[in-house]
Amino acid sequence: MAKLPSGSGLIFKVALPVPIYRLFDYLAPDNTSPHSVAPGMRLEVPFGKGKKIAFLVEIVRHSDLALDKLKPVTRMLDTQPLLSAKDVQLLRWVSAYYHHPLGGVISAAFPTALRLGKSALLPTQKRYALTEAGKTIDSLQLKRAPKQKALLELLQTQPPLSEADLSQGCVNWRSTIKQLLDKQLVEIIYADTTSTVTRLVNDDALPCNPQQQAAITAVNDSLGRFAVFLLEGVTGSGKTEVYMQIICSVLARGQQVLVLVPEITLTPQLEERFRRRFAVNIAIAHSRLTDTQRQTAWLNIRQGESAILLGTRSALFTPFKNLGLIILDEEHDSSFKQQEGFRFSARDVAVVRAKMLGIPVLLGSATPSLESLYNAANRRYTLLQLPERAGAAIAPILQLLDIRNKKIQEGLSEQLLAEIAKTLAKNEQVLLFLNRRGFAPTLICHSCGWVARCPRCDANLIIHSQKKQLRCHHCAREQRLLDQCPACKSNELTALGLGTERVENVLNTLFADKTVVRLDRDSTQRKGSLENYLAQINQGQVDIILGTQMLAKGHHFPNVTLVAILDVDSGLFSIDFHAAEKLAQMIVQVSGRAGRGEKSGKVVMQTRRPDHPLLTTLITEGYNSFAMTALAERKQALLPPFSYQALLRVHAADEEPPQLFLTTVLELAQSIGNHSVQILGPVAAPMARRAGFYRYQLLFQGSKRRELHTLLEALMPKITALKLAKKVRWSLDVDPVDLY
DNA sequence: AGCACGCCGACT
DNA sequence: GTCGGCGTGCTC
Repeated sequence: MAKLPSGSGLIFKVALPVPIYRLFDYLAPDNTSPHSVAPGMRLEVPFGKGKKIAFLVEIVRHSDLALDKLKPVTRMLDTQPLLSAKDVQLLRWVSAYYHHPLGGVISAAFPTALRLGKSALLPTQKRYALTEAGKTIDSLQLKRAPKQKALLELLQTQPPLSEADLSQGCVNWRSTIKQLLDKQLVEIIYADTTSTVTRLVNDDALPCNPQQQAAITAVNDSLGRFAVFLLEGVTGSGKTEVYMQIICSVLARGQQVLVLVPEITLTPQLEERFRRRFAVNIAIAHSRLTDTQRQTAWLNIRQGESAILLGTRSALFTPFKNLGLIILDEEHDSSFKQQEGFRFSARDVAVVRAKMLGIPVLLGSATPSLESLYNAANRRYTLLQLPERAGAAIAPILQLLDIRNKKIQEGLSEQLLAEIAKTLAKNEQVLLFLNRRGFAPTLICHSCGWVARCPRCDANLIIHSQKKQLRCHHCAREQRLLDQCPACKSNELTALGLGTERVENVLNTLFADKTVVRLDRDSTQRKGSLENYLAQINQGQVDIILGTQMLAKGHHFPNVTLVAILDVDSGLFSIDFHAAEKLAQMIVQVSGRAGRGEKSGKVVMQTRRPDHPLLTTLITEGYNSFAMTALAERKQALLPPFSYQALLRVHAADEEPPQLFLTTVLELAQSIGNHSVQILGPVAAPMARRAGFYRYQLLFQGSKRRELHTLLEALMPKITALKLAKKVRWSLDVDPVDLY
């Protein structure tokens, strides 16, 4: 008879950061009381050969495995759970919905150091305070030591300051404070986690128009219960002011706010406005911070030290002490969908999180996604509209420029050149948008027709003339620019098509006395260079701004009065059904850059399809009419949001295994048999070869979300068990936003 | 994901 | 005769 295991008799079900879809059972440490442990704690367990950091998910009394098969937990790492029960519930829901292993999902919620098992204590709250002598001394006694005098005066007007506070306000404060310490005018105090008293500064709240006020009231009235609001407001309609006044109400209730933005580059301007407005700690979370910075933000939010968390997609899972509102700005932006690994939608999960917590979510956009507009039409979301531009700003005029049979110089028609000249003559700025970087997208031999192709992708190499390179935009391929055709040895190689570099060159020639700035991934690679350019633009040192997609997002150029989209047609023809929506959003977003000040703006779109219904509807009737038309088309074709999709992608170095894998999966799915779910494929991915891999996909589509997920739930374990599954790289993308 | 076990080719 | 290739299977 085997000896009964000693200890508490409790079993821990834990999630491990491995790609395995199940939990593992361990024996709880001896003398574990059920009241001293809780899901959300980290612990160390023996796993295989080594040890791993695991996350406690469930505490139970029985295991399906024999007790002597279970290993004991090595040690507990936390005395308090780092995640609340609600957090764990959310992560479990996310794991099930996206069919991603729970350990991986939980890992994504933790900063690196905590994931690896480091201590979860904030660095000691060391603060500098005045001694009694320091409080009573006349600072003039230090007039021969001006730095000490200044610092002393600072402390006389402020509560005790932390090192972070001092670093913000002064340079080289360490030696100065040391002298004050020596004089016993200042002492160090170790404060407990002193919850900062929320001192709200709302004096500079801007006056609101009735629509803004209605939006603020609607959200304020629903604080403390679940509701989703879609705030639709064009650029300049004062969305941020609405956000800030609602945030103010949430803070006044003693609750925290999570603000998500799609891009890192959008955090500084919002952070700046928040800091000017709210005297609370604001935490920032995005991928360009150091691990330490991210961990500090994470812990500050968890402990309630910070009241606002401003971050990108990955900040969504941060545990809050008392979350009262989630704001997700630019909700239509596809960066809210993670595109690799754990493919979750921050927008959709934000709604689920809010529902679990019983709090409102505010989704904001000038160009809401079709899904959200559909939800608003269904009354699942409350639509709040801000139809006017706040203040004196005037909406721009949109205009199609038919360039069929027109003389074109490097992508610029004569009419457009005239518009540019006219605008520059008024000392106003011009913004040109071309969503293709590099010099030209094709290098072709005029003599024999040879085209420079990427050897590892189904794509052409792009000419980058400044670096004298040919580059593939889909893999890391880079080679020297050729001057002789490798096929026929002629010197007739020609650049075909248009990229930002090429347009920059022609602008520099045609407007030689003007300053042109090109903003694309290549010109802004150096850290801080984008900020530099933006500053130059806003100081009026730049006349013409030329750039790619990155111009469409958030940046304000008050003196720009002419915006031109050089090639709007390239977005009109795509196999992905999301393309029309994305193009319309892009057009409206780029338009939003024009005429923000008191000057009216003009948006010119060069097209060879001036009758295209997408363009005409958008221009004559506006984004919402376009959206209703597009939704009607989706309904007709039973595409999302009128159906639900999941895309199984697979790639491998050889061509056959992916096909064989998907054929097998198809058979498995058919054997499960659920006729309400259509399965389309297997088919080659739109770019069948990329970075040397052959790519194939299988699309699942169902009219009922529940049916689709029932099938996927049954299917996933069978896929995982396939031997073939280990020979290929595969992933499931639930609610895919791009089908590439 | 790691890591070991296991069964077939070129080396001291 | 052995070292080591990566296919296969397992981890509470």
